[in-house]
Amino acid sequence: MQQILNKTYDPSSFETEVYNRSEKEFELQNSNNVYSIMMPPPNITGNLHVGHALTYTLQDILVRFYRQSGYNVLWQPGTDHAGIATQMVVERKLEQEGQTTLTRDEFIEQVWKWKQQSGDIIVKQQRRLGCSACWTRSRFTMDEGMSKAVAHAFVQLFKAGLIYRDKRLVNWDYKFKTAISDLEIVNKEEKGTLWYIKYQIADNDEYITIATTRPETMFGDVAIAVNPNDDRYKSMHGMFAIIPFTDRKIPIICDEHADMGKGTGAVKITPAHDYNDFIVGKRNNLPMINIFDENIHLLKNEYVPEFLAGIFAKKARKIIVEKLKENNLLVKAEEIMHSVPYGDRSNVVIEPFLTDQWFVDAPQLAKEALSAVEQKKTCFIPEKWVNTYYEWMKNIQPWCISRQIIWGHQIPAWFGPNGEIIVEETEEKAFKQADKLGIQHTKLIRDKDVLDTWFSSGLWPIATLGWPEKTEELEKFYPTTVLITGFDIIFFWVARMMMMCMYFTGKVPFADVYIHALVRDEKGQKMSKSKGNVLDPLVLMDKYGADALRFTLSFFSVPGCDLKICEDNVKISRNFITKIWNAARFLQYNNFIFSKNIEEINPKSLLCKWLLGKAQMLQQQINDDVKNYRFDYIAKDIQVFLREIFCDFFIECSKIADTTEVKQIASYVFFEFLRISHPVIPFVTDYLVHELYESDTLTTKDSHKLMSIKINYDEIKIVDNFVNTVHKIRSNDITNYEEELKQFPDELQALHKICTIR
RNA sequence: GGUCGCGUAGCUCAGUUGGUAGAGCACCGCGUUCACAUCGCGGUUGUCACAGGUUCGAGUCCUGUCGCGACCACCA
Repeated sequence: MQQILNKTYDPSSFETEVYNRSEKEFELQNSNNVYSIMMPPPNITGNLHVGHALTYTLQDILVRFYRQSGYNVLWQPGTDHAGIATQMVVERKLEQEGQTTLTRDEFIEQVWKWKQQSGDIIVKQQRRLGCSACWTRSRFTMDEGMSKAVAHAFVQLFKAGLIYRDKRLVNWDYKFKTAISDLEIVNKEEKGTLWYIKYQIADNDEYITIATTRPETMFGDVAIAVNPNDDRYKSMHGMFAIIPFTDRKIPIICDEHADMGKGTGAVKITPAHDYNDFIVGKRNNLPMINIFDENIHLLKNEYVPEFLAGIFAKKARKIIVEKLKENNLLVKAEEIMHSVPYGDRSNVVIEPFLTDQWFVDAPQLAKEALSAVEQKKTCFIPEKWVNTYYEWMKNIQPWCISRQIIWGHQIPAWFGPNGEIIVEETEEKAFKQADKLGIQHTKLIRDKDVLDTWFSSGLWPIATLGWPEKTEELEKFYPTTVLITGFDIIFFWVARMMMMCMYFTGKVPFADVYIHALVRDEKGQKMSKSKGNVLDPLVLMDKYGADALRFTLSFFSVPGCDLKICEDNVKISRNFITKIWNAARFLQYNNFIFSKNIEEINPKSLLCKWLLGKAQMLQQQINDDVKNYRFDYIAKDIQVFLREIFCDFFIECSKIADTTEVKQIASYVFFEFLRISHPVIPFVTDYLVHELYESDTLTTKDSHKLMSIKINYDEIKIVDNFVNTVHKIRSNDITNYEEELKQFPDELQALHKICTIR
């Protein structure tokens, strides 16, 4: 027996129950039509923020739609170990507990322990949002399978010469004492000082003045460069200058790098501490002199004056400037605005630092990844993002993948006593290889470094399907149908997946890449804790229901535009869902016959034919919207149908034309409406269907008849005209409206009261 | 410096081969005889940034200008 629905729509009273009831339906189905999405694995340190809510909602809409349409849907969930981010969190926690002297292995054990305790918080939050992923297949980027895949990939790339070890300048994060990639840097525009410093010319009383923002690097100088066409310095070519506070002489050389318009036109060359100087140094066969240690303290060596040895660079700068002033070597100090690189996690200034690191030959791997997009094997939606992708891929630099941290995939490389490098998937294989090469394997030392988090993320689409084994799943679900993600990780993740997956499989990892925008506040500002404009999806769901949040995010997902959302928007969506709720209550109160299966759908009345026709058109629209990734239209079409067609017109008419046919068709169409809306608002639709139609869930395939009903569009048009006329009569306050209605068939004329309903 | 995007009602934005300017919110008026005040009915609101051009016709296509934003690079 049906329960009468509560007077008010209260999502918190049923959302959990609905989710639990349908969860078993999220697993793989038997069907030859395959649809697959790799869920971007959130960091285990994460909490669901509104950006997550957006990306998961859009993905869930797609997978629910295709699951309903009978596809075998794989939505692959999982979590990311998030190297530095996680290590930071755990370090802080251990520090608070006073545990600071752990060994490497003990620390790793602590991270795993922490992961077990708090790593699935975000997964619970994903469920709260209604994510219908294949949870039983959930993976972690450090689980056994992923670790094997990562080691395998590393070894393969190494053997192909696409991973190599090199001494290069890298971005050095002195807080974490690790190299980081170019992408992990954020540049901040800041006030700075450009110091003009005099270097004395050797064997001469003259001086040459250079300008620098980083005087503390001067002890690593190996030359001063001037432009060959610069008349000011022609007389100095081939002479030597002396670095202040030292007696080291450096040559004055000619190089195009020196820009006559900048500074004094003479520039100090410090190859070990500046990217441009590194290139100039190589070009001119200059030595590289490192003067920093890993903490960016000045080294104690023959290059650094004794009074600065062991001092932190930033502090050394002040001392040097003072000392220059005292010695009358500072010509001037100019205030300038310049951008300074910071570590995105550590928030400390990043220094170019000369170290041995592992690199991926990204320029080589990028070739295939680039041409695949050019050939439209992978399409970006909106299309404008292909330019961003091209731009980056064409200018891609070697990717530094080694990190001097603890938490991550340890690099499968072993060093021999004489600098030999052995790269194998396991220690066992490495030892065997050592024996073969005549190296005493007991003397092998494994590289302590771990891989950049994104190295494993880049393998996510294939590794989760069992690669490097040739599994059935890989055959079936790869390449995946679409990747949904934000533009902020096109480079971090999308590009890396393209490169690595294509290299290992020869196939693109996804046919489409849908790029959504950022969620901002109603003024278009980025949400941040300090501004206090952060929307917490968990709070919103508690207040208005998960459906309301999902509907809002879908509604505002205009392609290529940022979403400007405030709490009121969610409230408005909740109000719309209330409208659905109340429509259901109306049907209930008026003893409508709840059946989703009508034996024969062949109504006689224009009104019913019209409603069926409109429902069919809704289905068609939604099909198109989903195909075109127009999530905004999906929400709008659902809203317009329910409000304007079903409630405002049809239900109002049904109060006048209260026939059995009307009741049958109304309840049938309402069911179809719930089915069609389900991907966006799964909770309320499942609940209503369960309560009213005694059907468990809308999650799985439903062989609906809607699209096979024959519709006479001339008849639809007649009723459309009638609807328009009614609106006209209402707004113009026409009293003798019967005259206006005479053009319509008797059935519609009989509904004349609709013109005066207020 | 390079790339891309945006400027339409007070606000947030739709406007898909060029053909009479739309929605929601806000605002104003009316309405609580039972689906719905978490609401209904109705109304007001625009030199479509500016200037040219193509066209019978431009919010839509082209060129330029101004304003805003994002990303990348450089940063002696």
